[in-house]
Amino acid sequence: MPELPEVETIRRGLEARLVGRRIVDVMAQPNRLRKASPLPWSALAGRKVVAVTRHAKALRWRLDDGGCVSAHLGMTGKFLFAGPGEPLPAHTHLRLILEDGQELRFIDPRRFGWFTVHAPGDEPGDTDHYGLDALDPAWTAEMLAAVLARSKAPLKGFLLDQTKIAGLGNIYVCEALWRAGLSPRRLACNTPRAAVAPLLKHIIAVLEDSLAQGGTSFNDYVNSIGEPGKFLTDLAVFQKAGHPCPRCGAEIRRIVQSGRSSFYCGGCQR
DNA sequence: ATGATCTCCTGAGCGC
DNA sequence: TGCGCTCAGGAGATCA
Repeated sequence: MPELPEVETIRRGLEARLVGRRIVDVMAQPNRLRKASPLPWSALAGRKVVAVTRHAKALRWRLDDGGCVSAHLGMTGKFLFAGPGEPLPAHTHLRLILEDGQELRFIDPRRFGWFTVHAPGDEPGDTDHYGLDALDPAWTAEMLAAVLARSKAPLKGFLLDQTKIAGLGNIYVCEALWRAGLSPRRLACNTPRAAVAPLLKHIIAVLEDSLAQGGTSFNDYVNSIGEPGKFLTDLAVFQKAGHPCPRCGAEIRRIVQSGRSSFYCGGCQR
């Protein structure tokens, strides 16, 4: 389940290995992903990717003709570089053949991801509703306090809401709330003002810690050259129900909030 | 307008 | 062994 650190790791891999190289051929299955692409994937043939940017969990490729690609990995999406003749994994939707015969594959078993190709001037609006990226240096405690004050949702749902703060998923929301000592059940508007700056600090720290280790590999996440992330051993509460809290020793609990698992310590998260 | 719930989809894990 | 059930979740649609 790629979240911000995993997507940023992939962005860096694409920046290093895709940018500046021409796509000479496109081999695609019929698009069975969630979104239709305005231009067919085959329109990428002959194009060169000149930059790869990220907003929250969404990637944007800039093309040499002024067009772009918008990509989201959903739950199980992967970009993987492969050499010529390497076996094709199941659920490979798209293969972009590069000038040297290497190829970049888009693989997504659950098909929650998207990959759309846009003509010059057709800017995708698919992330327009997102809030500021969680790692955007423009964030201040004052801004976060203001957004929190307007929401009656539990902190868990608030932090998962991409329109409020963009890029967090279930793992990092659980971990950031644990670090901040805040219960996922507390209402956003009831967050003590003095707790807001530490919360923001912990959100940024948990993302940067994970990023430094190449992300978290919980199920099947790997970066664009097939390596897993190493943050897993640093998780304090996520999927640790029944284990003792590393801070206070109380038992980690699992509850369900709006259909999603929340893991937290009932002892030290208030 | 806001928050909660449902839906999409497949693979993994489990019980019988 | 193998079937069928449940669960996981990002984000958009829909409901209250």
